[in-house]
Amino acid sequence: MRLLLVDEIQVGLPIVNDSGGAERAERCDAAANRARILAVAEKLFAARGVAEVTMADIARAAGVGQGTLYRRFANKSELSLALMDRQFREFQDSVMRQINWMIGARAARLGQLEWALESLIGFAEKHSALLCEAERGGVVVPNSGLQAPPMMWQYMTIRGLLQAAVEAGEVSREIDVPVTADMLLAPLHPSTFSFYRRARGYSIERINAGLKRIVGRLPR
Amino acid sequence: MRLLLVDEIQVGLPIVNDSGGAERAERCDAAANRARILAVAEKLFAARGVAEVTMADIARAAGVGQGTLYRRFANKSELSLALMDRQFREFQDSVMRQINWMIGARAARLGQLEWALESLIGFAEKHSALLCEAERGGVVVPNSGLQAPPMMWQYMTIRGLLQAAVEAGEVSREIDVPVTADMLLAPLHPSTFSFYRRARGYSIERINAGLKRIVGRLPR
DNA sequence: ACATTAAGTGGACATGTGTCCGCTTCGTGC
DNA sequence: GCACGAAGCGGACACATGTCCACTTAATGT
Repeated sequence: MRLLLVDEIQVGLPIVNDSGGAERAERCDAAANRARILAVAEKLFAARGVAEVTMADIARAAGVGQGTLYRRFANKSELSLALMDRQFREFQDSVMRQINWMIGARAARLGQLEWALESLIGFAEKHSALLCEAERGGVVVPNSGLQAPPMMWQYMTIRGLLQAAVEAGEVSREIDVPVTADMLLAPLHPSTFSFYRRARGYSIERINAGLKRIVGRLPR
Repeated sequence: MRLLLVDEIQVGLPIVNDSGGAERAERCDAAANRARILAVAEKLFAARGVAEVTMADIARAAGVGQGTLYRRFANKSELSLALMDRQFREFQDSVMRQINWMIGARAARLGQLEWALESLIGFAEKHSALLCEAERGGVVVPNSGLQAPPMMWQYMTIRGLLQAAVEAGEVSREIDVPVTADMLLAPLHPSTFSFYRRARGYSIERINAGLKRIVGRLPR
């Protein structure tokens, strides 16, 4: 997670968890195991679907004990998050770059917000299975997934853009920025989004248009 | 679930599951067990919190086998739903009555919609623990809770009011009514709402004001 | 090289959900 | 009253998550 300060907008998240430096490096056999686990998990998920693969399956297929598996990834949610990590970073980068470009082009703040939401929809669609698992959190601490870095980054980004729109005078100052940002993002929570797609049968386009309309109506 | 047709608005849900009449009535020992289970569950939930009570606990405390418990309620989600049943019906009634009254008083459709959302927020707050459990669905079929009657009723109600607002000319015909209704309701999904209250620390009033602002901006 | 030690390992175990199935009991028709 | 069949019963069982802990091993200092 990076902190990006462009113009007066603050988007993304400050670095915090990045080991104060006092921690010993991961042992190399451990690193090898981690890599093997991730590779095996990816294969199994692809072959049988995220929901149909158990932690025990993964441990067995990776040739490690369950204790080892759980030492690396506290639960399937964390493992899913780790599997998405690279792609999510690339996604983050591309969003940031695009926003920067739009700022340079003096695009309207609300236009940037709309574009960002559309991108998030794309990401939610592409990774819905893993994101659903990640959102769930562990069985012991359910629904902790909304606190995970990717979700928080999404929130900080949308909130930052909305705040910028307010400061640019495109949206009334009376608006409750944090709350509104959460509400714009609520339909994109993995399980909710998945419900729209599967149970309701909404197309990506309909979802995007619906959200866009709400955003488009925010200005006074 | 009732079907209520007032004016040209259709709110609520048609009766469908109500046993075509061919089914044999529940045996009275079974009915007694069901009642005992519900009473015991209510007591345990109140004493230790919904999340801290297991199905095995309930079976033991009710003096029945687990098989019996699961025969009555397929999972904790269903049990939670059953516990709310009475209160939810009363809530439904009061909402319907109020809407009827507002229609009589020729209140604006959007005003009715705002009022309904505020009521739903109140209900979500009061029963958040049970609703979260209900939303989750079983472990085997996760997130099936949004398909449960109470959630569906909420959706049909909000959608009906929004549709009425469109037909009354208060909101543009271009709007995608089903999608927008879902999006207005997304922040009230039990787990999302609970996240706002606990993790974000939003007050009821802020949530209500935020939603209200979005609804208030829908008109052309 | 070798001792030291924190990190790593793996499988047994504890707990929770949900299913299965042989036995029991209620309600009905005679 | 009685027999009979379906509904009900309950506990053993299958399977998943996540913890624990006695043993092993890789890295570091001398």
